[in-house]
Amino acid sequence: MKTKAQAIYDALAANIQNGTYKPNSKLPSEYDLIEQYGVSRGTIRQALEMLSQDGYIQRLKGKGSIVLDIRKYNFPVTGLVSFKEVSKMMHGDVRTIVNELTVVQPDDFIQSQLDVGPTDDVWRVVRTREIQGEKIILDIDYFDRKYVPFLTKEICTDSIYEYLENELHLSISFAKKEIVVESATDEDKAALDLGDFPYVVIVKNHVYLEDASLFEYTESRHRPDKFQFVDFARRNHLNKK
Amino acid sequence: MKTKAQAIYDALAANIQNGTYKPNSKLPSEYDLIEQYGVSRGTIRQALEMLSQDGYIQRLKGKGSIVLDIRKYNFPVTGLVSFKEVSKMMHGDVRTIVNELTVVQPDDFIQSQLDVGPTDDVWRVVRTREIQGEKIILDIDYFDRKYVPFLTKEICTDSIYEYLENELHLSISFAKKEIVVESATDEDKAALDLGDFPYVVIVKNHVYLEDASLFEYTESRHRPDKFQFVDFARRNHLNKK
DNA sequence: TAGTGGTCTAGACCACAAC
DNA sequence: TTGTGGTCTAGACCACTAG
Repeated sequence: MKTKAQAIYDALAANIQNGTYKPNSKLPSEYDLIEQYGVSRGTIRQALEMLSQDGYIQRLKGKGSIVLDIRKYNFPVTGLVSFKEVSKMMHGDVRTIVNELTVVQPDDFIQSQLDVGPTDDVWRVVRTREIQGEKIILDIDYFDRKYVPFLTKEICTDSIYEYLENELHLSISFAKKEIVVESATDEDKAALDLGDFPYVVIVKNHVYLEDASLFEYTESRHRPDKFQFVDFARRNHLNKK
Repeated sequence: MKTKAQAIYDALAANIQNGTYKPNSKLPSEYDLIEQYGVSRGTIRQALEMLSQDGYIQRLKGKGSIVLDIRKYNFPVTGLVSFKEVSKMMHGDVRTIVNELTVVQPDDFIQSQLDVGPTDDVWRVVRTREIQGEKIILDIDYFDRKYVPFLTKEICTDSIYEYLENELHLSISFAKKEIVVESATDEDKAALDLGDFPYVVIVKNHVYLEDASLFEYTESRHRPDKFQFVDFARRNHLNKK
């Protein structure tokens, strides 16, 4: 069951995306929205706060909420999005090839990244992402088997995240994300169409569940010329010192 | 004047950072905090929500708020942070060299990026960032002169953002951020100690003020081996479709 | 002055976790 | 059963914007 605030968020976001509310125009005032949706002010404000966080609107004291031009950043790879979710937004054919699907004993590096012991079982999943016929991305995932007991090649070809959320009902909550550039390994060179690029751009993720337990470490290794990361950032409590 | 919620956020964040509240332990419950700070539940919840957004805590229904291990991601370059703010967190000497400070008529590219006409004045600021004796980052900034009428070499050497916020009282609010890899230009090669790297990692930013007006376009061009971007991301309304 | 969003309060009911 | 966070309500006062 969706909350009232979430339903209002969805309705307003849809109206911004389909052009009912145009960029640089104003949203109805909070008191207008209260009448329109028949809820209290707190509920309206919760929905508006979510829209603000996601870059849909800017709220101005004394004036109102104005609609931002969301088309200007049309590929938000921000936050936690699976490759399937991203590829749906892209046109052009994308294909996933599963190179490896094994249960391994973690080496020292994986033990430290995934916070497991040497005798714990860990899934290692290696997948190549092919975009318009070129092998562009090499995804290497490690899952703590304590949380993901079972995996198949079919699941990995489709979408692991969809399986985890819809079948296992794991609730993915947050991640620590790091982007660096490193020399391509032999594995990169073998699996990707790197051409002359001696480097790969790596997005490293530590992914946590709702109860703050670490369940996945993943490296997404990209051919540099095709790499793009887009983000919407608000100046927040942290950088305000 | 700080709000009550912001003051409580600051106090709790400080206590998490100095170890009074340890990672994986629980914060006092909302009702405890109500008594402790003598405020209403809404105010406490606003502070806890900010802590959650910034990766300090994870809130669990029926249990409480547990403290996350913030040391695990000790260099959050997330959001909107100036080079001076970042370099303060780093040890090791950092130095800024101002290569260029001019008012220019924007070319087509800058006109489109900064949303100005061909006759509008635009500041062009080019700065090299030297870290431990090596020229690692080339920052190229364009400011709409409508918002920034006056700039000096001293301001650019110190911190433009500090000047904008403290002297001009401009309120920087949000940015659209993009990270890509491109071939190094002649300007990159001349200004940076690139060694054999034929590429640079570029962080492109469109920066907006509180009233949603675009006032700055900036490119931060990094030597690949020294580039690092760290982020804390929550799975949010957007990626939940 | 009227309208807007920002902050804060007090109270209610719910779902979930732990005992 | 008790305590926790999640949602929602109704009302108040404030600061800022605009006419």
